[in-house]
Amino acid sequence: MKDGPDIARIASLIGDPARANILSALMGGVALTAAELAGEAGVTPQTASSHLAKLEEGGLVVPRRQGRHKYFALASDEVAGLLEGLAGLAAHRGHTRTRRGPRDAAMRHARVCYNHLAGDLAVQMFDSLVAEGALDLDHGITLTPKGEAVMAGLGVDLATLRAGRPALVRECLDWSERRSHLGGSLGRALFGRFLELGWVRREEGSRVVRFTGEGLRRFNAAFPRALEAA
Amino acid sequence: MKDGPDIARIASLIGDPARANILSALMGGVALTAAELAGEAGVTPQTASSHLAKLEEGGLVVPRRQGRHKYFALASDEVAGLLEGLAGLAAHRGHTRTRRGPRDAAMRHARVCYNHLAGDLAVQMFDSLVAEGALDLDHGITLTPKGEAVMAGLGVDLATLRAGRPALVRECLDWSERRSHLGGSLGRALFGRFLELGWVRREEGSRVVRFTGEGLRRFNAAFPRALEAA
DNA sequence: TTCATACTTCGATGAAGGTCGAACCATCAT
DNA sequence: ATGATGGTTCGACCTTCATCGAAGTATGAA
Repeated sequence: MKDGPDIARIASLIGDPARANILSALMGGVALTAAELAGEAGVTPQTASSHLAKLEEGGLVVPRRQGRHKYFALASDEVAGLLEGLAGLAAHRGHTRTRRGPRDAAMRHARVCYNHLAGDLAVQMFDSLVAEGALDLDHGITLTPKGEAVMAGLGVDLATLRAGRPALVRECLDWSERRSHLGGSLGRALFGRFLELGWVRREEGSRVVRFTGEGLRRFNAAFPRALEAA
Repeated sequence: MKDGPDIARIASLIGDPARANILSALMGGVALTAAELAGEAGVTPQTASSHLAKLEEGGLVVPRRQGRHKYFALASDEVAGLLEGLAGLAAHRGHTRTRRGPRDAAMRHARVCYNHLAGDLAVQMFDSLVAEGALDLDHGITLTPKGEAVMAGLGVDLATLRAGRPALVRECLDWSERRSHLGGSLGRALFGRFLELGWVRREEGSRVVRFTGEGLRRFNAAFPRALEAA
């Protein structure tokens, strides 16, 4: 009865409300200090410290010391993807427990998934890249030469990206759209570029991403929404 | 701090060892009775009953009465996918906690993921279908006319499949290969066909799928392993 | 050094929940 | 009907673990 890997261990890690809040906060993509996370989770610093130690031990978050601060971030894209999946199931059979306010609609439209863009617009971008042949899905998922040109046009420096170890491109599943969007280091770089270009602004203390009017126009021009297959 | 859906709720459902064992057993794809699941989980029928009620309430499993028996199955492909994701993370940073025996190798090669084929060979099949144009990944994932011909050739009855509501094709992520393979009702139908054709046999009380010699030969002929992109 | 801040460790408290024995309901067989 | 089997409900026990107060360590500032 104890076949595969120990899924109960990590599931129980996420199963505590305080830890779930911590992880949700880290889904914002920015590294946060232990004290900040304590605030997010609504517990005292001692308790948060204990939780963070467990999350670290479990491989869900990674610490980074800086001076007398200790910053935490999600350990990997896979952790982020798993949390998205959980959110999807919870939302799906939510019994309308989570009343969907305006914040919720904004989240579905565009939000940050750990370090890249997610939501309706992210799916649009992914589909557009595939449709114009920038991404190749035949064996795994790879960036085509044409895709490299597209990225260069947007000002994404691929050379330094390739130096990093994490996979350049990776697909990530949306809980709202239930469709793939672009993750990996390329996804992160693109989102960073959107910020630099002023296309988007992050909403403080939330995962919501707001497009400026001009930014949305340029985004739609760069990644036109493809026609749905009949 | 309480933005999205309540992920802690379902995570804690999976977080209990007994419930995790139950869910793992159901990953085999066959519906099991409450008593059988109690055995799998290593608890008495009373406790299993309590656990199953919680899992049902949480939307992770669905019951089906038959006479005085009550059969349980996973609620959806998404639940199966989530469990696979958890297994992936647990295996990934397993600290070699799970010593990988011969059983493990077989699981990586071919296993059943709720109701369809997963593992190395499943990824091979998925890639092959994409490469020969049977599946189209441009907008979402769809079966092309060519793909319909392929399925007909294998003896899969698409007409009755389309009548059912669940999505015909769906991609599912492997924890061992970390690649997409074919899920959805088509994935289930294909796996059922493999059983009918005698290509594969299920190993009792486990998720392992064993190919017969002849079955593997035919499988490789039908879904040739594509050349990896350079 | 002396103080302040960020984080951790220790210990005690308390609540949540998994577990099983026993009794209770429902279905099928005889 | 009578019994047997599968499942559930109830109640009591008991382990587990989150939580916070208080004290301890480490880093930075003055």
